Amino acid sequence: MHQSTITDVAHAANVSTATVSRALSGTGRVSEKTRRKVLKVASELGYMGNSIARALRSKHSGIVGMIVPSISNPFFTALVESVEHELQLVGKTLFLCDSQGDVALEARRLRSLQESHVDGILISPCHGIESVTALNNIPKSIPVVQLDQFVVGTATDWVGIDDEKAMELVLSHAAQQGATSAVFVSSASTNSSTQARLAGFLKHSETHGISVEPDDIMLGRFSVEWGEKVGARLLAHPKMPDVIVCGADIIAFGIIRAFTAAEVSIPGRVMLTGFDDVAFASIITPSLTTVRQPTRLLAAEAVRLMSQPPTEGVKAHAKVAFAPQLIIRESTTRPAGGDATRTQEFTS
Amino acid sequence: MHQSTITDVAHAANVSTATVSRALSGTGRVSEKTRRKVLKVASELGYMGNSIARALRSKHSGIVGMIVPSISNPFFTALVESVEHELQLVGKTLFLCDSQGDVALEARRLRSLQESHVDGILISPCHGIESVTALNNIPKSIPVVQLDQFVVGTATDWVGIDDEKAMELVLSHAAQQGATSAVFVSSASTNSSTQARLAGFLKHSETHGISVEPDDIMLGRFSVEWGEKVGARLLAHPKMPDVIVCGADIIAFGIIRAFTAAEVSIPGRVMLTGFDDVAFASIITPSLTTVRQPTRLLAAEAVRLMSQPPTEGVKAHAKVAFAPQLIIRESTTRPAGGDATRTQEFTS
DNA sequence: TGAATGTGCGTAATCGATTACATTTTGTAT
DNA sequence: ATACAAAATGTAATCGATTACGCACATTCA
Repeated sequence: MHQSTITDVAHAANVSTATVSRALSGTGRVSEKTRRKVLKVASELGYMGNSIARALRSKHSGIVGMIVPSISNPFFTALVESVEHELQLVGKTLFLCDSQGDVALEARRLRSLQESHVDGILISPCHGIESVTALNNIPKSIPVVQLDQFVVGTATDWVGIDDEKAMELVLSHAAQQGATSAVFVSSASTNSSTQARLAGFLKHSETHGISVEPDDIMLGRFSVEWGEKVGARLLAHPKMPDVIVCGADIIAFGIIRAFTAAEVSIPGRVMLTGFDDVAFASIITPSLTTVRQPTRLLAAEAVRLMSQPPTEGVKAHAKVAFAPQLIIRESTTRPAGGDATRTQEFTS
Repeated sequence: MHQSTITDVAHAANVSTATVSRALSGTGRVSEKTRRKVLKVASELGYMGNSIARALRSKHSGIVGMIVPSISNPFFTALVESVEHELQLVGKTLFLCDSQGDVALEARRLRSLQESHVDGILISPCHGIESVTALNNIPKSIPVVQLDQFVVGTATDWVGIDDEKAMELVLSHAAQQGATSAVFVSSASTNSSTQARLAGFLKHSETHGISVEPDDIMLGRFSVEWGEKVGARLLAHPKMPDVIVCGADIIAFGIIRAFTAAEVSIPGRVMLTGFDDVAFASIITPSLTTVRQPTRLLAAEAVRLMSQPPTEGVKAHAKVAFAPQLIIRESTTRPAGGDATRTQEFTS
């Protein structure tokens, strides 16, 4: 009682396998009568294609691989959902891989995607430098788009946001709220997002006359735990900055947790900003001022780039940066009384 | 400059493809000398297997499909991570699918997994009743394990937690904290988890002398939005219960958001409990008393069951329920002064 | 020395589809 | 009715691996 194959259908319908294939896939010429017969027989036999065999012969699997550093970071979850939605529109399937922020695992995932002959790869590389080897090992025959993160020294398309502009929005808002000193908390600077955001932070804090000490750049990991650790460190420190600028919402969550436990008020004692605008940013107390990434747009563009026919010879690789959006919430606004959930939005 | 195949390697090494296959896979007999030569040539050519061809011939892909209702529900994200970890230990790869809580999409995913000839399927069915057809359509040749959710009328293994016991823990704790009235908020009762939790809620609220009105069962969806809606409804209601028992943390988050906006104190005015113990439950203010699901254990057991050799003939299907654990936090404990982050744990 | 046993390796079938090419059937124009 | 084009279908090669089978050769033991 095995799964029936195209041969079984061909026998039962008294035609050749070629005709069955044509009838089922809609390619090639088949008479209406035969088509109906084949369809009927196929459904009677409960025929269900074998995508492995199809992929082997036809050279494309209809599957797109996506590698992200951490599926439990809600920013990536949202990105994945957007990508999945876009892929559905073009009839492709998503194969999601978590590299757990580990370059070696990332390389293994990449290799396995190549062995699976996926039709394309979307990747948020986990390391701005060490990921370069794995990325450059991918044959040019398979389209690759880097998403969010970017690795220098690679020749692929990239889609992300304008991190410097984002920091300009954050710091100009902070300055407006009266900040004159700031600290920056993010992942290790081996991460391209952190690099760009840090550069923007330094540039625009200067522009707005906000002081930053060398010790005020605290780089660790994109995790709640790192935020909590930094929070504890800041609490132990004699002088508190006016604003804590984070490279990711989940880091800011850790800081909120530490400060709430110590009953230090945000934004009363210090203002706080995040990055990504994940769902919880609006739920947490205080609700978090943050930079929203347009995941829908990022995903749509990445899928579009990936679906483009590979150009011959040398290719100019697209670098598409979308405009970020500042979402102002409680963590940077003194409670002026009234509705605590009101949100102002500000587009660059 | 195409990817080199096993034939290329065979030519270059002056042996047959059979020998190359044996040398690379380590199966069959090959002399040490030949093996070394093949390995050398293969690496020189940058040979990289074709898992599609391998899967077609050998009948197993090394891939396990997993279908969850929503990848953005952090409970499922955690479950997925645990499963991925377990699969890695047995050398299998995870193919993750999101059914978006949609039975039709779930059925499509299931079908596509079958066409891909995955080695096994792990599924949290999105609908306690309507998912039955899709599940029963899976040929018995492919091992299926239901995780967390369960569909009546299906013949597969199941791994989850003891929901009734969980509700006993919640209500006994609530009673201890002085609750005499309660409401229950969860997804539609077409969901098996909700059904079991509701049954446990009704049974144990009675046991502990906690009153429940018919209107006090509020079933909608597993989402923050639903929680927020219920929160608004409760706020508009004349009389507030002593405790709000939620079937999922994310619902409780919505309620917290609504109550925080209205400046109604939790647990001052009303106590609140969640379910799942997602990461954010300990970060939110007030931190959330909830039931922890042992995702590691669930995942390990599910993978174990799925890897078992299919038994001949009629099979007794395993139903494994793990013990839940009550995590007591601020949302059910009056601030007795002192450390707000202290967490008591209580195992059944 | 000859039989028995084991090792190393090659030949070719096979998995289930797609598809180039050949062949038959049908339709149309003369 | 004949010829020729177009449409429908069949034959068989093919994708890239795995693997059953068999042959040649080496080793061992009586």
